[in-house]
Amino acid sequence: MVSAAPERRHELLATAAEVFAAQGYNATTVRRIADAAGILAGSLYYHFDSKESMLDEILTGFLDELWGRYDAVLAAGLGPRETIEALVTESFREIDRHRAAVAIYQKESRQLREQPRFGYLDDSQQRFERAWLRTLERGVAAGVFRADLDVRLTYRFVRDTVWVAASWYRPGGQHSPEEIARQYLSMVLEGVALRTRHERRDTNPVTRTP
Amino acid sequence: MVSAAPERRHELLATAAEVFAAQGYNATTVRRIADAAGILAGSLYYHFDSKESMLDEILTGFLDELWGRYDAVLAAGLGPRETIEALVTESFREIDRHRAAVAIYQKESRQLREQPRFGYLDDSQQRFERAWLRTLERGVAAGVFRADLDVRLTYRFVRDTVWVAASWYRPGGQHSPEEIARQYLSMVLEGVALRTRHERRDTNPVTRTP
DNA sequence: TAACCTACCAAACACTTGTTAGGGAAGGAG
DNA sequence: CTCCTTCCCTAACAAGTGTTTGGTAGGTTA
Repeated sequence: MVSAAPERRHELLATAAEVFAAQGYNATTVRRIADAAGILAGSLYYHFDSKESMLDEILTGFLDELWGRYDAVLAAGLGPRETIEALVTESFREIDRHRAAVAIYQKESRQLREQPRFGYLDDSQQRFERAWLRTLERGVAAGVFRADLDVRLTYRFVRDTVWVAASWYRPGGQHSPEEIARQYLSMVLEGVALRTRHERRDTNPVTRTP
Repeated sequence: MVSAAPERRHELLATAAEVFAAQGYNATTVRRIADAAGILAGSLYYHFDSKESMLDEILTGFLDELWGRYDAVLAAGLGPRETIEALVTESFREIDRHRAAVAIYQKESRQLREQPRFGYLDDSQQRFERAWLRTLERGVAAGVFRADLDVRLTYRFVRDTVWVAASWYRPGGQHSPEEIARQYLSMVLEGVALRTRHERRDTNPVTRTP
């Protein structure tokens, strides 16, 4: 294993992520990854010291980038509705960029979480939950979101609707990430039922808690 | 392997489903299943002829029951909105009853679909998609659902939001399946954004295509 | 030229995997 | 009692698993 020459590492990680996402982590053999990369299984161990560390590197790379964008949104001081819109849009952009990593995270994180090595998945999920819950509660208090819904249920609802998209989304499809985000947000916020009369909606909260 | 005495089979399938759901199918060893059942690995092969056939039986059992309920709903001649509501409610009831099987289906069906043995997963998914798409289009034509949304995107949206609930739902929690279905439907249909003024909504479509 | 580094191969290692074969204990049926 | 069925155990098998070790072709540096 070597630390320099990060380009080849990156290539191999990309193909590994692709195979992991398609077959599942446990069902993927290192020989299968090596095949996809055009080398032999043992050669992978020149670059990485275990199959698990490949997975680790894929997930941390994804989460680091995601949190970079999330933190920027959360620090921007937007209103609740705008924060949700920005978070969802960033999420779909992340699915567009790191589809394989997102699919792996979606599929394996629940089991990996129990291993100490992947404890950061738990931390990330809790930060994630706090950020969303706080935003939703802020929106309820400001009168932007409905108060008659279980906030935690709403959180899971919004979170899941966003991330499961990684299971069917294919980059280069007919809809851009931004367009998908727009339609998803429209469904989540306004609902799929038709309004009897089109209604004005102000983006500024009616009341504001300081 | 024996065909009679279906009670023990059923017990073993239930524990197998639980382990499959928790660890993933490929990551689950037959020894792990046997441990959970309190017997040894080889003894499982008195009841079943392979690990794969256990999975098969779990999934077909789940799908058969699900389609029994779905067909009843689809044959009831309900309006589009009521059909969606009934389908979603039945889905959450199914998650309540067969949580493990649903979780397995959710996690493994995409990979299993490619094997000929599990081709029925494809058929089921296509029936599923047709039923939902038809109902949504019927609703759009009747003026019950919004016409400005991509119907296929809406379908995936509704489908995913329902079934991913299997990944966090635990029977005996504080919300009943019906209550979760009610809140989910409220979010999907009306949206999480607050209406500026509460609006009357008639359950009967404004216009009706015969 | 000589020494060195990078990226790989070839071959094996210890271990786990799903599965099978043969046997045996318990209990009901005749 | 004997026979038979049910349900499980013991012990092993072959194939596949992640990983290691030693070697080597080709380029770069001195």
